[in-house]
Amino acid sequence: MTTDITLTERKRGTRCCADNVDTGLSAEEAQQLSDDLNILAHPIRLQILDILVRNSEQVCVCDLETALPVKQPTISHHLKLLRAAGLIDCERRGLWAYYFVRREKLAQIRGRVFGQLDAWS
Amino acid sequence: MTTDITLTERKRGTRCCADNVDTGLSAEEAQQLSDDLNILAHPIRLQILDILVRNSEQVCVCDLETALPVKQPTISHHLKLLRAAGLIDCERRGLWAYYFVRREKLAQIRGRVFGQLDAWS
DNA sequence: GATTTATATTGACAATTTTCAATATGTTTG
DNA sequence: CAAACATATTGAAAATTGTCAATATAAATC
Repeated sequence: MTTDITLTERKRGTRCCADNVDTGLSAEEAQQLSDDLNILAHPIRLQILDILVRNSEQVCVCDLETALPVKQPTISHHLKLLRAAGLIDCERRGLWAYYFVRREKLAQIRGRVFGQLDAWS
Repeated sequence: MTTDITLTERKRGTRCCADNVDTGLSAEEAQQLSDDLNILAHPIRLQILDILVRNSEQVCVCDLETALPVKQPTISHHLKLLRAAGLIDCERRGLWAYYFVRREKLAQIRGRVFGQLDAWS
């Protein structure tokens, strides 16, 4: 004879399987990863990074202004965010500011992002 | 004798090296990648995905409610965003809604993110 | 030193995102 | 069918983000 199986397979009002859930990612890890993803998660910032990677040491703000569909203060703004995140830095030469990617920082972020996405595969 | 090199190495007022910049990532590609990153770029959504991956087919909303530091409507909201992005789906069993990750979609996003980050390495 | 130029900053506004109380919906049980 | 319950939706408020005109700053040239 068969055991009686209810449709729901679960008692009501029991807060379900509380403490039964396997939680791996801590709030701190989630925050760190979210920060990593957020600094990348904007089309203009992605294009800036891409241009910098492809033109090492040779890119000034007015080059970006030519290549991107936003005004100069907006570019400056995103450059500032990327710089605050440690992803890029710049060197002033004369009137111009030449920006470049800090590859070790990019690699670090890449490592954390890959680490999580790989763990999920 | 040496050629006269100015400090700036660049003519003023020429819009610098316009059209001289190697741009690889199109606006559309940047937007797509930005969407991919954005759906992941929130600590609660990352924790939800992590819990779902670790507890396939077994996670209902009240489990998430127990595991996460936000209220039920907030969880429902993030679940809706993840679902709209195609990253998760759910099945109703009785009173409960059991959520699960759509692995092929996660793999697709992972592929695009890895593709770009690898291209930059 | 006055002018021109490249970039940064400020300040304002608009858009988007995040959160949650309140409430609605739909299901199960008594 | 009424009560209890899990989840979804709505609507409002707060916080954050993105954009740009205007302006400031600093360097180079005349």
